[in-house]
Amino acid sequence: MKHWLVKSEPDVYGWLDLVRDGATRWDGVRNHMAAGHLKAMRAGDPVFVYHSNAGKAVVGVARVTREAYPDPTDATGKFVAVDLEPVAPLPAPVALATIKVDPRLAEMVLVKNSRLSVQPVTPAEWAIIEAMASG
DNA sequence: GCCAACGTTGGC
DNA sequence: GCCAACGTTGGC
Repeated sequence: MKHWLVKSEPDVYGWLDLVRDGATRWDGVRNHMAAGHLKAMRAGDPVFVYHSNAGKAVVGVARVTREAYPDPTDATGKFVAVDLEPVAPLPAPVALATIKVDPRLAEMVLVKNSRLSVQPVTPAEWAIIEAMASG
């Protein structure tokens, strides 16, 4: 089982929207590296939901419910989408600023390649962030 | 609002 | 196939 992180702008589609909807199609990804990560997702994989721009924090955990399939919003047929459902909000959001100052998280993709919208998260990184969220 | 980083596009 | 120009993302 692999761990992941997806980014979204809370003003556009945030954690609360996912909770309200109960499930969503994660589409619109138009970056090949990010698309590669979407294709590597397996049903049941846990996914951190990160709020970019307004927010800048990891706010919740979701789960992959449907593996990669052609993104209906992509006319070229090159890109894929997955389906996600919310699992639980983090007990407390973990801010990007908090992540950046922790030397154990210096290698996180979120820190090193902040523009990548779908990222792998190592088991160690996942555990550290969950611990931070629990205080 | 600015701008650095990055990916993509298009001329050659 | 290279690379300059451009657009977009996202932190600050």
